[in-house]
Amino acid sequence: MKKARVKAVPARTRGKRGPRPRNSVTLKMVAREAGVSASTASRIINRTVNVSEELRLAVEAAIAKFGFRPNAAARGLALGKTETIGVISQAMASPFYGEGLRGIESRLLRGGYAPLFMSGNWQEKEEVRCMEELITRGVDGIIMFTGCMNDVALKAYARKVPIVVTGRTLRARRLVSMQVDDQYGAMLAMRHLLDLGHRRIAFVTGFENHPDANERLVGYRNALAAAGIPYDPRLVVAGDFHEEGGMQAVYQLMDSNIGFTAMFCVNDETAYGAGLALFRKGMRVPEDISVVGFDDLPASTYRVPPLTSVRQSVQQLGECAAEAMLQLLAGRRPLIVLPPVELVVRESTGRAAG
Amino acid sequence: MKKARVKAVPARTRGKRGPRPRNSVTLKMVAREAGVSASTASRIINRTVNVSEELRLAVEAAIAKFGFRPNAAARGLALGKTETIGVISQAMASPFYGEGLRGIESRLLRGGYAPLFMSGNWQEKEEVRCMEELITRGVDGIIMFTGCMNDVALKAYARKVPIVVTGRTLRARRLVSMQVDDQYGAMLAMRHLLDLGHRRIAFVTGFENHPDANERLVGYRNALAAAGIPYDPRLVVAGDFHEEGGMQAVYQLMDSNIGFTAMFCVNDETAYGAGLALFRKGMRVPEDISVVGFDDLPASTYRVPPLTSVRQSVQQLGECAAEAMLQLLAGRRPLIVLPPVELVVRESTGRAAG
DNA sequence: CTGAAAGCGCTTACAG
DNA sequence: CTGAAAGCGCTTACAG
Repeated sequence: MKKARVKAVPARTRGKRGPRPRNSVTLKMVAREAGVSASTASRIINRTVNVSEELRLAVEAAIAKFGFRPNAAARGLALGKTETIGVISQAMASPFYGEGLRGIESRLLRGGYAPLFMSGNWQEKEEVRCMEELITRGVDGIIMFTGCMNDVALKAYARKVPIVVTGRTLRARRLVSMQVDDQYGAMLAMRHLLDLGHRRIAFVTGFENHPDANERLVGYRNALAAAGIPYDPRLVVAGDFHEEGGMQAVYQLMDSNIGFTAMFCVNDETAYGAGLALFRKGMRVPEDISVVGFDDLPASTYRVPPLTSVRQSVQQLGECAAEAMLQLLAGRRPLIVLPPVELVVRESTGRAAG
Repeated sequence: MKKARVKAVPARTRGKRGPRPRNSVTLKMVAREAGVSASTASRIINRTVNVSEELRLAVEAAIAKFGFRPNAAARGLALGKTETIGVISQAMASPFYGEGLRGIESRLLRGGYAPLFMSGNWQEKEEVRCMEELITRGVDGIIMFTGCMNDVALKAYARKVPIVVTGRTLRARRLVSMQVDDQYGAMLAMRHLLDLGHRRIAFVTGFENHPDANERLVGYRNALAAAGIPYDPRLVVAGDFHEEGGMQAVYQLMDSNIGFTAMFCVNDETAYGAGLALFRKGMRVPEDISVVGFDDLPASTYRVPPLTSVRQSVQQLGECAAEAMLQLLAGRRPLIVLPPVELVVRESTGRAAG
């Protein structure tokens, strides 16, 4: 009945028909060496069942002898999953994202998954390209480490693959979102400035309509209101989350001759740019103008002068996102609490000059 | 003869025995829809052969209709390659590596490969872990974006998988190395300082025995020699490639009371730290001390004051590394020329005070 | 040009 | 506890 199968004979020593040759050690070879079947070897490797101690030892010896590593593609095909998580960020080169990716990587690896990073470069179209590419590659889930893709599209993708997204709040099946408390962070920054006697405080925002920027602006306004200081829209200028935006903002502020003694920047990078522009204009920080950032990037500690900033541990945010993904994949509804934001006071802020 | 095969009947509508169900669209479904065999559909998709226009259209329509994406694991298994390249760097969060990874990513993606990033965190042991993990995942090649693993180990890995490594020079089969001209870069930096009248120039190095640091030190010494200035070992202090090392170096230099009017730092991050330490000590840059870095990270433009640095486009270095890998995989011996290093003069350097 | 079949290397339901 | 067999979804040598 089984006569057509001559597998026992060294089947592909000379290429029958089949495929191109491989060089790697296979499970079957290991099994043969250990004197067990491939099934058993597989089960031992995956700790999928209890076997007698001697078999386990034999298999382990064979594995060591051949330096066997299970073929990931074959496992992926058989199991229907790749143990790989796609991670979309905006720019790996940015200090902000770099920190976060590091957190994601370390948590994922500990959980037995590997991250597949791609960057969207702040463009919705690119993000879509990343999504498609990652899904095609068969990732088991996707972490979107902030992004500009619209909520609807994101929810649609969540139907194909589990998603965790940071920087926005969104509810959907197989989708978990997490957002740091931007408003509260902004309040902390403003309260600090207010306590130092500042009354004319500028705010440099990010791209318009970016959720983080919006939230921080709300915090800015609320703090002002709480202090009984009228909101002056001329003190709010647009930036771009980067140094360049911070520089331009300062120039615009100084050119339009609105008095101000402090500035709260939507993020640290913006504050760096503002710092340079202030320097060029001959203003001293903090003697003439106090500056506060947001994110507390590692580099902020080494700025001249060191930057006061609202700390949100981007690395921890990354870890939390990865943790959420792991739970999602395990079929649990993730319950993640983000570490609270806090203010780190350094030397870029001082008492109001005026 | 073939009676045991009842494939024509909807084989797995109710789970026979076999595996867990899948939901995705398969090639076979597409083929059936288009009225061709899976073989033909495969060939059309992979442009592996010419087929009649109508069949192509039919298949394309079916693909579009079902939203078919080839299963990456299955392709990988059949083809014996994953179209994924492992990338080992030291720390994604670092601005230096971030830049480079970005270059790698963009070039690889254009070439049809996706990068799988891992970071070694400056530890040989971790790098080995990354290597193992990547090989296990079946990457088609590995780019080591500088690393501390010893040459011998690296060569050994090159026998299992094609490797391109930056930051050192090494010859082996299936291994290509590329190194920027550190000596020349250091010469440029020193010549600039020398031209400004500096005679007492400190050098802050990196980890001891790191190839980049060594090369730059050689450049430093050669430049001194060429200018007829005796080498003073007390002016050379150890750093760690990070801000902290730069700070400590300045403290050490000032405490030991060796006179100096300029410092050349092994990289920009070191220069940032030095800048802060100088600030704390009440020294002005460049009025009292001139500072030059190496790498010209994007952030250097926005330092206060903007940093003079030796520019090596890390992003381009990344692109070159990826390009080399692509050629290696195509079976060609890569011939890559790195963009030359150049000095970017900004405001952290000025005429010697003394 | 096109299809049937074998094979990639693993996992697991089934049957001892 | 263990093995034989089927199946994951694709590619390609072989044979028209």
